[in-house]
Amino acid sequence: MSYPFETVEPKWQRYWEARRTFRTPGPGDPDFDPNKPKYYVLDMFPYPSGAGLHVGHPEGYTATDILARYKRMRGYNVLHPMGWDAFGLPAEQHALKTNTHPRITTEANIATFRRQLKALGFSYDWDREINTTDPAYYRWTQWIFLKLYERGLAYQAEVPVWWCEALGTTLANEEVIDGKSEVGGYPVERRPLRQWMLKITAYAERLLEGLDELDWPESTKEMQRNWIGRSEGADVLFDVAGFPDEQIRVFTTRPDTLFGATYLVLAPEHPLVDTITTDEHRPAVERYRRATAAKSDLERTELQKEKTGVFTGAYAINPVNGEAVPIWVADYVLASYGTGAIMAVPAHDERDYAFARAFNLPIREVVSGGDVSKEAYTGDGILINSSSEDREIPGIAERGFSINGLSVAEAKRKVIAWLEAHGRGEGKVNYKLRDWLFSRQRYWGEPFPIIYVDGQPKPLPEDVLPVTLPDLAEFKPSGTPEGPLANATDWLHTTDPETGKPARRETNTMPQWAGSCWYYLRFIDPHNDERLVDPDKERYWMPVDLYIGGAEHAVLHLLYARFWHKVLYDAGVVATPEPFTRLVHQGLILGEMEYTAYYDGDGHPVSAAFVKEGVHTETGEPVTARKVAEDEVEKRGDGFVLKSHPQVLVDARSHKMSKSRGNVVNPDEVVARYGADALRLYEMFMGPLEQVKPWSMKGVEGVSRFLNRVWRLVTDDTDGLAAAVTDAAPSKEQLRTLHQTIRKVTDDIEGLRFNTAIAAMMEFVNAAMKWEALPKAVVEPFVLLLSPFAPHLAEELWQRLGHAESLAYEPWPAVVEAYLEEEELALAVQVNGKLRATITVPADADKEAILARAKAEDNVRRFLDGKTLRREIYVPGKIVNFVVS
RNA sequence: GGGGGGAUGGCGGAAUUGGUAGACGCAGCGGACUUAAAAUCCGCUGGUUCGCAAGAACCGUGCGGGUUCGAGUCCCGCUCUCCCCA
Repeated sequence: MSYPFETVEPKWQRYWEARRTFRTPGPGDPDFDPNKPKYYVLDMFPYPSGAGLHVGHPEGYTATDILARYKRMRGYNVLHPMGWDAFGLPAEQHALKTNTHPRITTEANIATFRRQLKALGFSYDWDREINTTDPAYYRWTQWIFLKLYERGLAYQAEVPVWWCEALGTTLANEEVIDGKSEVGGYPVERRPLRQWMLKITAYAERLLEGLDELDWPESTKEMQRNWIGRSEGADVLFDVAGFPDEQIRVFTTRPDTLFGATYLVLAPEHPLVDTITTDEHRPAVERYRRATAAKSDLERTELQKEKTGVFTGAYAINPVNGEAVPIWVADYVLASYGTGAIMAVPAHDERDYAFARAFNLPIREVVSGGDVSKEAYTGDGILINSSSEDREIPGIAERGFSINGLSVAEAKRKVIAWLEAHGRGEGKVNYKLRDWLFSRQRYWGEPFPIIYVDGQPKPLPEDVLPVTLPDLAEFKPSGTPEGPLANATDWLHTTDPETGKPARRETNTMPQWAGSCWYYLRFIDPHNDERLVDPDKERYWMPVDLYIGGAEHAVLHLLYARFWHKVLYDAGVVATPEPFTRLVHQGLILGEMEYTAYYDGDGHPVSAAFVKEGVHTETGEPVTARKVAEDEVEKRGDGFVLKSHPQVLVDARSHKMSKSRGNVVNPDEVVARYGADALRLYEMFMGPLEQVKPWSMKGVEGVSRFLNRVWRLVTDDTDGLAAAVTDAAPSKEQLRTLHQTIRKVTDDIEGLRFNTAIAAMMEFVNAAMKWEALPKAVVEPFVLLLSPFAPHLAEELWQRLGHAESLAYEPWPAVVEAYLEEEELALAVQVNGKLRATITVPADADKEAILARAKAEDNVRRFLDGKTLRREIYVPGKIVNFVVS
């Protein structure tokens, strides 16, 4: 008889729900116990897509659920909530196609997700469920925006967006593919639009420093550091020949190379371009600027192999030597980075070098050590060709200066000092991090708490929040760069609550990231309509002790959330400077392993070694891929080959799950076939939590067999217990096995090594199956160990073992060291580091006895006889090694 | 190009500080039960060689070196691969 999950699992889900087993009292609740330690374990809440839950979701969710259940049993107050990040583009795109209100789509999707999550038996406190699209929630998102605005951290700027004339709407980056709209393939262009920006750059330094204390994956911290992109250098001011009122400010990380600057480059959007371009060059510059407008930043900088640019006809004056250098316009310089202008030092910068070569501009070596006739030299060295001490620099200094002979670091310091002394620049720290573009021309997002009175933006007072979304009859674009909210005439035109003047509402909405920036705070106090979060509750529960979610959020979500948290910290709303103490990313789950063979046009098999991107690497002919069954291939050397054509390699790998590939595993089907406990257990048994790993339905069967064995171990065919389960006293061996398991499972849960914890429980069951009697004193602790992993099965067994209450708050089994002691010890015996025998000795045997026993072993003596014994090594409890010659 | 992972049987993986490589599971093979199948239970299962057998030897953690009594683990140099950034 096997574990009847189809009746047991719903039974316990109903039980937990009816008894509110996982309701978590907090400060202020009558049944709250402030003497218990707290543990806040958080999942990245999902976007409820129409596709329903993916097997990737329960991976992290099971891990956190195991921790939550374990910590409860260890006597912690555990906060373990779930909610919905429900604003976003897909629901709006669906609305455009079907004219269904996004709220309806969203509610239906949430209902599916909630049903699916509940069917997996997660111990969430569902009383704390939140939804970012609920006005009672986004009221506080708007409130935080007002705090940002008050603190000067929200401002408006002209920023280019993708505008599609044919669709009459702006598009998000992901809606633009190869310079065309994803929908319809219409042309798009970059067009400046007035938008809200958040000044995250003001927090760049603190966001960088804060990383050091966090228990996060080093790779994620490094990504955030790179994203912030701190660089030290200098701002340098160049005069423009013939324009005494104009100066060009450039940022450089290499002020030491200033004498090697042979031209300047302005971004095409730079405001000075119009002013300084000569009439002769104006038509070419205008043409160039129009061409640039169609390109994304990525195309301008990364994808572009050929450097492009045009000369303006104007010259700048290098402040350190008075030289006139030509000013060019080129799109490899971005208006948004630094000052939108650079000094080009082709001898010591790769991109400048490529540009100078393409346009035949001079290359002047100023740092020795490389060969600048071949390539740019970016390494350290001694400064050369860098002196103006023999002459006057008109308008700047009577005498120039020299940095010849200095190292790069010394030269940097001296140049910065000179620039500062002569008012031509200063040392500066620059960040790659840009301010956060915080508005979208969309309907399904948080409205801004902003109105325009006499054309000027004005924040609404807190007491009129939330500004709710109007109901629209249809979700068509407005036909202008404004979003669909511009169509909601009744909503759009309002009055200023302070002055009674007519006002117009902001038609932008906030981006999807907004709601997820602070949701972990709302879980602490989800129904508070006076405050975002009660300070006592916040101080008790924060920070989040463990946060598990995908690595795809390593930068944006986690950086934005940290930014808001620091702002709220400064505003006195929260008491901790960082929100997430410990962060773990679950690894991607790939589809089942697939074998793919390739065939040419004539149907002959082609070895995978000759196939790249669907094309034969030698003939250039396209090949067709065909899936082959596992029994048609075999391992040969490093790869797999077709059994029928052993010289033909096939691709053997798992692919990311995708609809188009048809390898998506639906958790509902797994639950229907094997039960929720089996799904949970399998997802944890696959391998280390953080690792990428392929799905295997056979593996699910394996863990399901294990659960069935546990079931048969404890129960009989009726609704009672197996005959072997008794009240008898356990044997020494049984206690040792149990306590070894307790120790292993406890340590492994603490270290998030769920795969090896499960292996240990499997070993326990393998041993227990052989025992004639199974004392309750042994089986009950085991059921408790299993309960965080397979809670439904464990609750059912616990009940059958005679307990009236849920095991959710039973104390976690404790290891008794005395039970772990072995009477005998197995030792490996090596001769010259090679294993020759294993011996069994009494646990209390001394070194001499052990060495004598080891030498007595036949197979050891064979290797010692006739040799000189040089050394005897004994590592207690582990190994004996005789070194002979 | 830069940064960060990773590479262990047919497959997923284990080996917590340098100490018996391959735990646990899958797949495979053999057996028991069964009219039969499924389920279940028992046994074997890295490779090669020797041996009737018990057993033994050699090789083996991507490749090449090194340190050490002893290296999957530490050091140096490579190859391949995944992720992120550019």
